[in-house]
Amino acid sequence: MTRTAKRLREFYDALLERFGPQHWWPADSPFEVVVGAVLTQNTSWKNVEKAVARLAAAGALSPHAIDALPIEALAEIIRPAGYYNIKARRLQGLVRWMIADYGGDLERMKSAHPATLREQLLAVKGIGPETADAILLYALGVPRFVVDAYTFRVAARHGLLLPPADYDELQSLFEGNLAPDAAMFNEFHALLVAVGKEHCRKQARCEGCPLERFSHDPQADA
DNA sequence: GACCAGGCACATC
DNA sequence: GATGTGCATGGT
Repeated sequence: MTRTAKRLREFYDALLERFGPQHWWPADSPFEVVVGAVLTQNTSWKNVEKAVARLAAAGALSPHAIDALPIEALAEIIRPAGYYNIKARRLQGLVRWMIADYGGDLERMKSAHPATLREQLLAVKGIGPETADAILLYALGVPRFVVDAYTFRVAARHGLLLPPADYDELQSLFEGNLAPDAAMFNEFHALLVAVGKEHCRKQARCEGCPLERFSHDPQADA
């Protein structure tokens, strides 16, 4: 086991002990996860929940229902999630791809080759690396490690990487040093967000942070 | 009233 | 290739 792999394991164990299981994406259906992945772009999950509830109330929590909605109506429904005009277009673009290539069937998507699926997702307007990986991991159970702003911040703050690092670099750091376990990737990412929110805030020092004792100078690994 | 939140595309240099 | 900006609601 490499030194990085060992440190990642220490991080994970420390975070799990401190915060417990996070139960992320407690959605009623995988499609709800897909919708949430788009709606949560740069947006708090609370607002996303409101928007998803409004979609459900409108009977629009399916690919074909979203496809059929006029774009203005869709935007109005998802309004609480913010950026509603652009997200309405992104959401409809995504479901139209799902329908065109997979009949709008997530089970069929699951049987596709993950790397192909990721490329196809990235080709949809409004689906970037994080949203694509969130869909792959949380909706389809593919072991892709989701990287977000918190992941960057926590990783930099605690010496996992030498900034600047890009998305693929940080993702490789996790995927290359952890067993490809979707449930664990899911939990680990949620735990990184938890510690990011509570301790590793933008300006503040990580006071009482459970990762403090594992922090070190990344130069030492170089 | 500023700042932040589970990003991404596009313009400009 | 790097850097800046628009997109928008709702909670602190």
